[in-house]
Amino acid sequence: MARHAVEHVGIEPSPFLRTTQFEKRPPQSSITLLNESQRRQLASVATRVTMPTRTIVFREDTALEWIFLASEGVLKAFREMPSGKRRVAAFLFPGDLFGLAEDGRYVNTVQSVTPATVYRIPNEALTEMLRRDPELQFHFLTKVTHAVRQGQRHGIVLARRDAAGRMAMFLHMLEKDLPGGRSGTIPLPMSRTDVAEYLGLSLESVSRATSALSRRGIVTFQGGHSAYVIDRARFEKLVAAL
Amino acid sequence: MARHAVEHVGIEPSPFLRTTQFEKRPPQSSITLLNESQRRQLASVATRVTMPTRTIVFREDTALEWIFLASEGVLKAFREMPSGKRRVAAFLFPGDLFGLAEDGRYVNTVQSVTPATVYRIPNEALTEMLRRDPELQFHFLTKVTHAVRQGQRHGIVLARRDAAGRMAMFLHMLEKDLPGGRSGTIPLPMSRTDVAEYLGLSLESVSRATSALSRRGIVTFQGGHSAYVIDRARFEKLVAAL
DNA sequence: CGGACTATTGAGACTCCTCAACTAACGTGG
DNA sequence: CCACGTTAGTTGAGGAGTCTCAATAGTCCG
Repeated sequence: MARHAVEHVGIEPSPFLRTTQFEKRPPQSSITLLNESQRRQLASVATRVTMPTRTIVFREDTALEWIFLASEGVLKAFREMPSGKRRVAAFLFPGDLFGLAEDGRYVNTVQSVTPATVYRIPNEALTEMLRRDPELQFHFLTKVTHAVRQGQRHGIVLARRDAAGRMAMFLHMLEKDLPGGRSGTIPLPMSRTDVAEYLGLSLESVSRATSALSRRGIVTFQGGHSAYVIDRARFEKLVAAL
Repeated sequence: MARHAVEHVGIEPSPFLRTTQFEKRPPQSSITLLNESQRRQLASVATRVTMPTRTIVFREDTALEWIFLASEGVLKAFREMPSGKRRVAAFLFPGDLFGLAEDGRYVNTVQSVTPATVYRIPNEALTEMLRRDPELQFHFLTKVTHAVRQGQRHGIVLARRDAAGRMAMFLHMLEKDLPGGRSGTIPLPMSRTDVAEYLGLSLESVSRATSALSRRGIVTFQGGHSAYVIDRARFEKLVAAL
């Protein structure tokens, strides 16, 4: 992993380990947080790492060394296919866990798509900590469960035939996952190519899809990195039109 | 849930909780098992339920009540789309965990596609047990992690354009997941419709894909519920041709 | 102010989906 | 045991949509 601005700091109290709860419906928000002791515990083994855009955190098939927790910025997890094409498996946002390996090897390559900050935790230390602290482990279990559902939603998007519908569903997911984008404005931190690789489309099809959404007066795109839903009703209808 | 042949029994010692290990590469197989104490513990709260084909275990959007562990047979987890189409998110095989909910509601409907036996565990009891036994919880964490990867592989399959290639990848996955199918014979317990809904294809396209694989001398299908790879080299090439 | 990269737009080829008819397999009841 | 009806699966023809190739426009950074 490229070394960038490595600093040891405490784990911030706020949405560090934010997850959708897995068993009961929470009263207001679906946020669970670590307690003070757990934050201290994690902070004692975690390293906060800041990196610029396009930094590779780890490559697929390399040996597992660290587990990561995204803190700021956006990253992508992707695989290179034999033909040279890339498939983006997921975008990673603050609070997302990544680096879970299979048989000691990472399965995806992870790269930042914006300047990003992550917590880097040695695998052994984390594993041991999880075995000692069931409550902490439960947070991780909840996080991974959330990843399963995200993967299933991704599958539903991929199964759609029309590019505009896939794009709309993607925007819909971003809108819900990124708390930053209130009031109808949806940030699109990643490139069109990234979106294409996530949606299983060609770059050109993504471009045509955005044009179509724009032309039909459903969504406008400003500067290519943010979207605004004009016609909410038709937008929702398109999202649900599978 | 439909009541069928409910019986309380001990958890069998063998491949009840079989998972791919998450951190280190195991020496021979990638199997981890529960110890005696954990089996006893689980058995004290789990109910073994046997059901015929086409039994619905739970429906999407209903309240979470139990968590399940597949023991025998095959089931499918799917969602009904607004248009009435179905998307199969996953097939569930012995050892698979299912029923993890979101905000207290199941996200998929689960239905048996063969006669099946599952372990049914009350959610509260399981949660409490996991909080008390980190080792047991770690098994579950490993299982859910495995589900994440399966979902990502599913996504890669869905992103393919050619039906024959998707079918080949599906057979490849089944071959690796189902230990029953040695010596090149791959069992296909589910219907063509189920396969279509899993692969994001129409039933007709699946049928044409099997015909094509058969005609090209790569795979033969016997009776519709088992496949045999004739030309392994071309089969692998097709699988990797993404 | 270049220059390279990213994104948009157009035209033709390819693949799958839909609709439809037909065949095969299965289970039920007489 | 057989006839029947229902369900599952196969095959064909036309239409919808995306992919590829290619050229153009826009954007960001040095």
